Amino acid sequence: MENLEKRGDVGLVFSIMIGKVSMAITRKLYRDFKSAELEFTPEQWTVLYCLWEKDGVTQQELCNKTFKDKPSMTRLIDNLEKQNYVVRIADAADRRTNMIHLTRLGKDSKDLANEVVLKAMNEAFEGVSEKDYELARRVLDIVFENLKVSLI
Amino acid sequence: MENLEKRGDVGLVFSIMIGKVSMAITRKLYRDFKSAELEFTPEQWTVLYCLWEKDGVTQQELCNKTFKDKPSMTRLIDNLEKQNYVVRIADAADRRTNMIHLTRLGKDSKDLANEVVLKAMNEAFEGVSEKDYELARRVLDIVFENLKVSLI
DNA sequence: TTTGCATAATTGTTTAAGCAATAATGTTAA
DNA sequence: TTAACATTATTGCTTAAACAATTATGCAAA
Repeated sequence: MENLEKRGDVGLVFSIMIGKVSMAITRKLYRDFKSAELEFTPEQWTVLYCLWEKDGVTQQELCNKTFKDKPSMTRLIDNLEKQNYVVRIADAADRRTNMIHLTRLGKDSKDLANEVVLKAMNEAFEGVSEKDYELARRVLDIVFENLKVSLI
Repeated sequence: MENLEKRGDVGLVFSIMIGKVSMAITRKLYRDFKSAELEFTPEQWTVLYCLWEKDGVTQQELCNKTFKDKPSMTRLIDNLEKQNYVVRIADAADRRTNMIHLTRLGKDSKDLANEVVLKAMNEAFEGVSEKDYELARRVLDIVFENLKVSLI
């Protein structure tokens, strides 16, 4: 993107837009989870989503996958534990680490959550062609790669 | 986007990605403002950005433009006022409303802020063609339009 | 005019993110 | 072995968003 200057504040608008889109998706998911009587937030869902792929991991591993920092993860897991979706199990081998495990409730919520999110995404991308969808994804991938260093 | 189901959890990944990209941009701007000795956050900047276009507006008008709710705006303006970028001036005609005005400092920060944001956007979109950039924008526009109702 | 409804802004409470600092444990090299 | 450093997780503090409830003011219809 060599000539961004020429287009003046288009970039500004774009950055606002990404924030707005992200906010709108989060808010929709928040409400849709609630409607479906899933008692977790979209942020907590990103953690559960990782655990559904691979259960019994350290908090650090969840940080790496979700790009959240350690204090954020501590508090997300505090809440997920309070609401009985996960448990912290102290690791015998390395006593600094907790292994995070899904509870029965955590495991059983997977299918309904996927259903809710897929439905939400269908609504969000209504009117977007498959081709455009993939291209937008690739653009965001590049942007994230460019900015990833800022997250460390 | 008719056949999202067929692609399984691609939609999930996309929604996570938008959140990550948005977070990364916010964090980069946060740091870049700090480096440039601009004492406001990216969220506060979105408010200033509106005021640089049109000064002396109600909080409600700023809410509409930024898609933030009233309590959020109240607190953003609390902080902007503390840091001397804006002032609330009671409206004589309608005593329910405050007119928000830029201070000297608020006005003088515009050029530097624009410079910082443009530079950040250039770095973010490094390697993205103009065509792809525009298309990604359009896709996010559609998504936002689809979800806008959720914000009300 | 007064009653009822609408609008602008605020405050309280919860969840969440970022950064800084700390505690506890593990690892490595003198 | 011990001293220095690294890693895992936690707590404290600030900014921010969402939602609910409240206050103050304006407006419109009986």
